[in-house]
Amino acid sequence: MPAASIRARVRAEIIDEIKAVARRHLATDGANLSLRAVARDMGMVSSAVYRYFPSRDDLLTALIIDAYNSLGEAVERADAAVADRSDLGARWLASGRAVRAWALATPAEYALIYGSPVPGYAAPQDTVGPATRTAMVLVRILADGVASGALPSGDPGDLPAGVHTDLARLREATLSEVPEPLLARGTIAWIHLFGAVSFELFGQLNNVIDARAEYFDHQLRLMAGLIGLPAAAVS
Amino acid sequence: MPAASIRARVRAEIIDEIKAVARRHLATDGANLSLRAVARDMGMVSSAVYRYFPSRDDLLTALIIDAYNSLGEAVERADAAVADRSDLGARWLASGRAVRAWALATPAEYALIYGSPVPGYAAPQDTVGPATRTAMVLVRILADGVASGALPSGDPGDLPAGVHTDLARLREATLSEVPEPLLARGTIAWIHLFGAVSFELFGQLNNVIDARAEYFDHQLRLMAGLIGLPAAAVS
DNA sequence: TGTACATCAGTGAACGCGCGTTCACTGATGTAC
DNA sequence: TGTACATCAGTGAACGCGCGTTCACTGATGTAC
Repeated sequence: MPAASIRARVRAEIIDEIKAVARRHLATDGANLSLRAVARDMGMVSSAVYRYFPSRDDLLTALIIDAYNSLGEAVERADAAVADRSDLGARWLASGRAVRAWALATPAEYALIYGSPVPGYAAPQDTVGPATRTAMVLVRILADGVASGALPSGDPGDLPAGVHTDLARLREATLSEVPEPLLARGTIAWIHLFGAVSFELFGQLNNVIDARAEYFDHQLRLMAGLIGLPAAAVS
Repeated sequence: MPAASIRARVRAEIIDEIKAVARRHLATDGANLSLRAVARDMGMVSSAVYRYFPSRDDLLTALIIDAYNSLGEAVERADAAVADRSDLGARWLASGRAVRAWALATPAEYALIYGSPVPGYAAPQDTVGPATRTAMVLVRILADGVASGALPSGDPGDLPAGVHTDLARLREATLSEVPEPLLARGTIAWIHLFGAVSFELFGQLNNVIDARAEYFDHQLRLMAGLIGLPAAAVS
């Protein structure tokens, strides 16, 4: 058993190393990741990589799943670090900032999961779970606000019928008690959050906005207002 | 003279055809556009393309400039089609819908200009002008609202100092009279607009929102409220 | 109007490089008795 | 504890393909006199 698990542990380490090297390549080559280049950097012959990943796309899939989990964990941690759980504004701000910080720290991985789709690559089903992890943080913030009565549900009359249906499905899928109008505002703030990060990361703010952190925080605060979150103490 | 311009006209037509073929390839290959594949589709030998574009990157640049202009023109046209120029909400709605319609019709070109940056490609200065064309439509909507007194300028105290500086520079660059707090709300609505389109186009709405047009319009209306635009008659 | 020359578009071969994936193989590590 | 066998990681060569770019060339089209 200990012998067997030594082999297994070495194997796991090498898998991790391959992924780490691949992540480095992602930064320069984008999603046209080259198996051969990764193998070269590892001091392996290219065919040896096939002992660990059956194909280039499987390696890419592993990186995508890791990226979703890494972002999800960072955001979960940021939310959890807010001591006063009832301060929903602070939790939203912390979560949003965590998304941006993660994206700035690992731009290639951000582009991999939130940028333009990789041509010829179709994400398999395994990526769906990790992908929702980050969004669940926001859903929990909203759900807590509903439970405590701090968040107004809003007027369902404002919602187009089709959107109402979609959000009802989303509410059930997340097993949450967040009413549709609030869920609508939440998802829209969510979209804005990623829109703002993408705009910055993909260069659309160049020559326009220099005070990026301030501008981003300002947007988070506006979105907090849109959701109906009580204003957070800015820090 | 007419003879000379025949040669020039043929040349211009072939340049157009090369770009058209390249655009088709963009749809399947993304930004790793292959000169040789384009040449093949044109029935040319690959070196012949060099009579028209000095390198692959120059072809890419031409496509990017065309894409910005194509989008800009579509949005300008949509805004101009609103008969009542004082109905700012309708103009915003029309412009926003035009962005989405253009993106859905030509997703590869949208990804080229608003997706993840192409690895190893740095956009030259020529792309800056066309890039601002679309945004100027929104600036004019805001400026018209300021001129007519329909748009509140907002409280400058809300704006972080650095953002205020950036937006003052933007105001001067656009030669407009839009005060910074309003410009802030406008740019943020702008970012949301593209964030919403990217989310939809890049697959982030899959399995969540099916009523895409309704959801998008709903967002545009929320953003109109954020800017302070009078509610548009929904059509 | 006709001729000599210059310009230009397109060819085809080549350079030097990259890629993903397969396959038969060697040699080390682990397992069962 | 020692031996026979099975599993596994990694090798090296090969297949068949792609790419951007250069270069000397042919032949057609345009220009100047």
